[in-house]
Amino acid sequence: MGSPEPPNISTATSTSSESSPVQDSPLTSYINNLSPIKLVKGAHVAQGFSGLNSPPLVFTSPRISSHHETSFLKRPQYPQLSSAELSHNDGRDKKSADGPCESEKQVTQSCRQLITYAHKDCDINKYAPAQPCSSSVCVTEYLADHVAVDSVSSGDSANPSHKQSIDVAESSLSDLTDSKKTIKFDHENDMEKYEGTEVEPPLVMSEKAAEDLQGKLIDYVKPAKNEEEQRKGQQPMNELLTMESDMSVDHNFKGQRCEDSCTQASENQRVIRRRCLQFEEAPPNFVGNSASSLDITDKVTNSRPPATTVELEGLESLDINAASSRGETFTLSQSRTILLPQYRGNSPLTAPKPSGIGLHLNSIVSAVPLGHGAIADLKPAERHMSSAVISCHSLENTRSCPISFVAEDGKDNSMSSVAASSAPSESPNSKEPLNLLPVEFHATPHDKRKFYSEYVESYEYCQLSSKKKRKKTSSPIDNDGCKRCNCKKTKCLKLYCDCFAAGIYCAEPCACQECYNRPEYEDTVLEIRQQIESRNPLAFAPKIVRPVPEFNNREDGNRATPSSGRHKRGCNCKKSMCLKKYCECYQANVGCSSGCRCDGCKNVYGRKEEYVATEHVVNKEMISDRAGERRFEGTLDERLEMVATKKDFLRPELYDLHSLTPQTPTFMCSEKSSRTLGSSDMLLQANNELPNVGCFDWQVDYNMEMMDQLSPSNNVVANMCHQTPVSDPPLMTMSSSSSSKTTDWTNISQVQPPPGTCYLSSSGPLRWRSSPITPMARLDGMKSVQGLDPDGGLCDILEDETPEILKDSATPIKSVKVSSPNQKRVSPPKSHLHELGSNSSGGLRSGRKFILKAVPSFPPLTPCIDSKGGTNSKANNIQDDSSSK
DNA sequence: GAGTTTGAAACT
DNA sequence: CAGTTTCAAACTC
Repeated sequence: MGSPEPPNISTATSTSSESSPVQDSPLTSYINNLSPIKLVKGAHVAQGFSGLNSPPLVFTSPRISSHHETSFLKRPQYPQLSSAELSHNDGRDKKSADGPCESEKQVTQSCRQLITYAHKDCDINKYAPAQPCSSSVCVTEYLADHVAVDSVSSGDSANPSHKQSIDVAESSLSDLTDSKKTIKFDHENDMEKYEGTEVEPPLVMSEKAAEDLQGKLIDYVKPAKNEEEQRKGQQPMNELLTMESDMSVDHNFKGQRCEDSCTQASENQRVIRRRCLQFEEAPPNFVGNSASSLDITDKVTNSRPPATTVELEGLESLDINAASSRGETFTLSQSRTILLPQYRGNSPLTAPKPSGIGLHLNSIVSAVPLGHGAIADLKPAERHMSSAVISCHSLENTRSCPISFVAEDGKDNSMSSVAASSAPSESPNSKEPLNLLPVEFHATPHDKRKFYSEYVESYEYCQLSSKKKRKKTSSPIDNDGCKRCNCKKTKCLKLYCDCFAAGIYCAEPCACQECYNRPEYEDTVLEIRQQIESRNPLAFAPKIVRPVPEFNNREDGNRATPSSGRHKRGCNCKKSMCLKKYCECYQANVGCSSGCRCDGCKNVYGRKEEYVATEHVVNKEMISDRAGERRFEGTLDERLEMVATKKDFLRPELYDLHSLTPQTPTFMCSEKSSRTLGSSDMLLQANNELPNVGCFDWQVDYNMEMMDQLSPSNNVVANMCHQTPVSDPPLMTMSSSSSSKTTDWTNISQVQPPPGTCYLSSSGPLRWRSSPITPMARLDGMKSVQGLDPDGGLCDILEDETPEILKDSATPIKSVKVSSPNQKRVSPPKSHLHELGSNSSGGLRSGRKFILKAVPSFPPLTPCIDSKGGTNSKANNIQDDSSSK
């Protein structure tokens, strides 16, 4: 392996040059430059994220190739933001770091002032190209922005700037002149000064916004405010400067003064980009508006996730800006659902959910729960920490984390509330914790390295002064929850490396040797990553579909819910009996599934046999019924009650969740007890089907996200679903205990969001790939069709998906089908059937009726499947392997 | 801390 | 696709 790497490295360098061109390309420069302006506002909001951004994420994993393009777009932005954040972080955390940063900031600020004022007098033309944006659209945006600014403050301004950047790329100079005029008019009232220059208006806006923001921010966090202000000055200025430089416009004014800042800015951008490796390569092309918009979104999300949510909306729709007030909640929801996917780069369009980090988290995630205890256990503040860590280190990509932060930073608690349960409390805390988090350090140091190698290094390594110390501390998992690697031969460029596999850069804690998994070698990392992905598209996908480690940890530390999570590919343990961390399933706190090839599985979280059996049982339940219900009823009832209490939770979602969750047993139990069964049955069926398929995993993730978005309650529901490990006696005990712990669960559920989101994000690539169609969408459609019953929604969902799959898979297993058409695909059932026979007593009965209904009306769904990737669990596994090979 | 065991990843 | 080798983590002493 080593041999390839060096070449890779060389290639990487070459690639870096290539990538750099992309970055450097006028378009990119424009975009970058433009975005910054808007960022100014965003910066305010975003501060909280600095931590998030800071993480050295390399490649989030936008797994799917299709997304790459989007990812590219995103990247550039992201880097910018990150850079800004970095500067912030540095400034905060360490004065030493501040030295450089502050100097930059000061320079940038001075430059900005120069720009604002000097430009007026001097060359408007300069900016014309630079802020070309000034297309009519831009003007409108500005107007909207002003309004928004007035009402909302900073956030709005940022948006406009983004658009401007975009517009700039697109718009021609001629347009600029016109736009300038229009802009002038808009801003004349306040901006008469700046009339001459296009640039000025935005700058002014930023300033105003900054002021407004400051006023608001003061309420929130003074320090943050300061940082934001600095950012504003820096980023915008930097960008502008870079713009100018690129444009070869008059540097004279700023030039000398700003040159440094400019260079730094460009460097910062690069640095940020590196972080963004996640998304793989920088997008070669930014041509399209959409692309630009995406970029903007990415930038927003990435750099300043917090505020950005609002801004992001704005990006998507100008109107949003005007509606700034509305926003937070709304924005949050959207930002999550929409933005995340986008910036992930997987597929801005397709995947409702980003793949991202979560996937990579696999190792990390798993590690976290075990080592640190489940995130769920953590309290809100802690959650932040954990989530932040995750996000920072590996998951930055994942929107979830950023989102929460956004809420915090953002503006208001409302955001937090909206975002995730975790978010709310976090907002204030998030920043601090983040700073504390080593993760941040990792990220920042990396980024800065290039620019401030000295500073950065000292900074990074200072914290981590002794990599080895941390390295091998007790566990590879850092305090952060991030996993550390100790690679010696692979240079951290193979999947052997947990960091690399997780899509993150190695950090100080890592004890790796000759590590190339660092921002400096971003290109190399990307190349290798691509190579690996070319072999196995899912190589960086989360191994565990749905990480429920939290639950596990929570309860007994032992198994909590085998069903909740599943290892995508399954383990192959021969000697460890899946009772040691050698087993990836066990390590991830998930039970073994039919996909596992383990011998003598005794996985505490769920035995493969049990899993299979449960599947069969579910099927049988559908057919027969009874036994199991009573057992579960108690717990289920309680759970149901809990759910009921949280009516916020949408049933369709629940259903989705159920359907999604591979762990049918849990569903069955809960659902049976509570309600009718139809829906439950439907779900059960879906579940049954799912287990085999890798697809279900995605669905689960998706559901998780849905849950998170919707409300904590959702999480609870999901948890409930996941919790029950039906088959295993211990599981049963778990369930019972869990029922008593309903509150705990709720807490857990709340906690989960962050991690869950991460997961989701991580899984995203897969998800969207297999099933861009989110159950939700389906549900929606179904609902509309069927009507009220969530169950019906489920059925619909099933139908939608299943038709093809069901047909395919279903046919073989008709016998089973009766109970659940879905099973079609599951080969495992065969063996299960036997087991089921024995276990059948436990089978859930309710399912049957519903099933019948569902079945007739609807063809069996194939869980996941969406089309391609989803197909079957087997398919997934095979695909991974085959594809890899 | 060194050495062994283990299973995934990579290779053939 | 199966078998082998390589690798790093997990584990033991």
